[in-house]
Amino acid sequence: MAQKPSIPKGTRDFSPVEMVKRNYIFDTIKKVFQLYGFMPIETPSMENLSTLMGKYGEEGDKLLFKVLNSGDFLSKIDETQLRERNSIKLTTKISEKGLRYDLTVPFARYVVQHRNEINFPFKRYQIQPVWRADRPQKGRYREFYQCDVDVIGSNSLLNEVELIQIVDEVYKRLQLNVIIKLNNRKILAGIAEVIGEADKIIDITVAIDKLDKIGLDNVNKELVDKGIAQEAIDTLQPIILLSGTNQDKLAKLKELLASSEIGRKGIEELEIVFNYLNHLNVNTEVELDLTLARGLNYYTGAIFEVKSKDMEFGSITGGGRYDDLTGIFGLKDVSGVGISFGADRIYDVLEQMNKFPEETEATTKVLFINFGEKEESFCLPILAKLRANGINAEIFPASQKMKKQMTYANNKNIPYVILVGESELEEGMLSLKDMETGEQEKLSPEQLVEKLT
RNA sequence: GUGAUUGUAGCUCAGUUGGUUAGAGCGCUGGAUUGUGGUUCCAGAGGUCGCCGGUUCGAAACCGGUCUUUCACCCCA
Repeated sequence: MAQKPSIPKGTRDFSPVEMVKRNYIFDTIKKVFQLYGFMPIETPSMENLSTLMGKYGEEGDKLLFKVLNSGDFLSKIDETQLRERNSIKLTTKISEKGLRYDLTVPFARYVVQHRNEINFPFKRYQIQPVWRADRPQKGRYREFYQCDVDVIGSNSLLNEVELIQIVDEVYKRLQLNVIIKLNNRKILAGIAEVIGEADKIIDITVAIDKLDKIGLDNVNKELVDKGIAQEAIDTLQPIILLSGTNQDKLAKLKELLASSEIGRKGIEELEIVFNYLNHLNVNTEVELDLTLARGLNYYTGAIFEVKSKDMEFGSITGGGRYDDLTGIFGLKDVSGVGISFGADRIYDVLEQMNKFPEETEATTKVLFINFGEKEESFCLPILAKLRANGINAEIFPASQKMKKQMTYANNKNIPYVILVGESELEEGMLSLKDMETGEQEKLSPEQLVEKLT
């Protein structure tokens, strides 16, 4: 007996209706990327675990899907290790490949491996699925697509600015209201330095990142739990509660972080970015948000996050600058900056906001009803002609009941059908039926092509 | 990884304190209508009640385990 078919937890099938919408997202994002001179690459679904491990923090390592080695891998393990039953230690012996967790680390690997062929600064985009062994929940899947754009091999802050322009343009085209949150890791480092807890920067940023979610009291509680000195927490308060315009915040930060060199550098970088933006026509609001931290610990400069203004949802786009990702793979002093559009979350937002365009160019425009062999051979050349003129057209593959064929057209939302039976065949004409109005007209093959083109 | 939650026809869901043959709507198939779909009417097909085990004379229902769904935490797109 056949088993009940199923797919792994957190994965999904995409049917034609969904794919048409997904492709709309991918296509508009891709077009904007190309507009700014980015070129596509792809990398394998699997990477060696050695390139993946340790790049996403401790948590990230746990969320990596690992692929079992081929062959009789257990026979090579010695008894004592097997008896230990330590999964983590055993993993390195029985698995050396893993599914990619994001597109940035594989990209860094790619850059190092292909450094001699690459024309720097390298602007690439990459749209591929990634996998995380997380528990699925709202807006969170185990397999999802990222749309990455990165510039690598350039320190210029103009790149940060271009990425903001790209975000602005993509969401303008998708007709979504978003806010871009901007921060800088150097400022966060400066803050940690100024309050005397430089080594606890990760704990501090992770905690203040939750400010708008759990509130100030809980953030402070978490800071205490992480072993941050009360004195340090006190000096932190005015900094995380900074408000006002971006200029106001920067001005105050300048005073507060005056003693920190790295902090001053971060402020300077942000100022340059904001200066550029003031001269450009960017409609999306860009807000300096000091509580924006982002978990990925390879970021060293700017950090971005984009949120929908219309609904409460996680971030739908995020990214930042990483000064030394390629260093781990042996290529020093190559800085990069990039962002990633979360296609699946964008889909969920568009769906809920009802912002998908009605018309799609993907569906069939006209269907030939199949009446039999004679009619078929009359229709086939005309069908070919329509296709040659760029009209999406198809013929029902068998002369089944008319009701069946009409229902097929109806369910597929095909706007026109063509009927050629005995009487049309005699006249050398075709009946074109408008499925919306039900109206029908007789046309010559030439008239038909002209009408539908 | 922690804590909840869900699973009955292709889909959305009913199903009483444990009691005979598990239902509805939509969809599907056929017919009313042999060259006209989307509306209407008539008829029909379709179920190991997620899976495994237990309690019971008897389980879709109760208990245990497991998988799956959804949600919160952690973390993140």
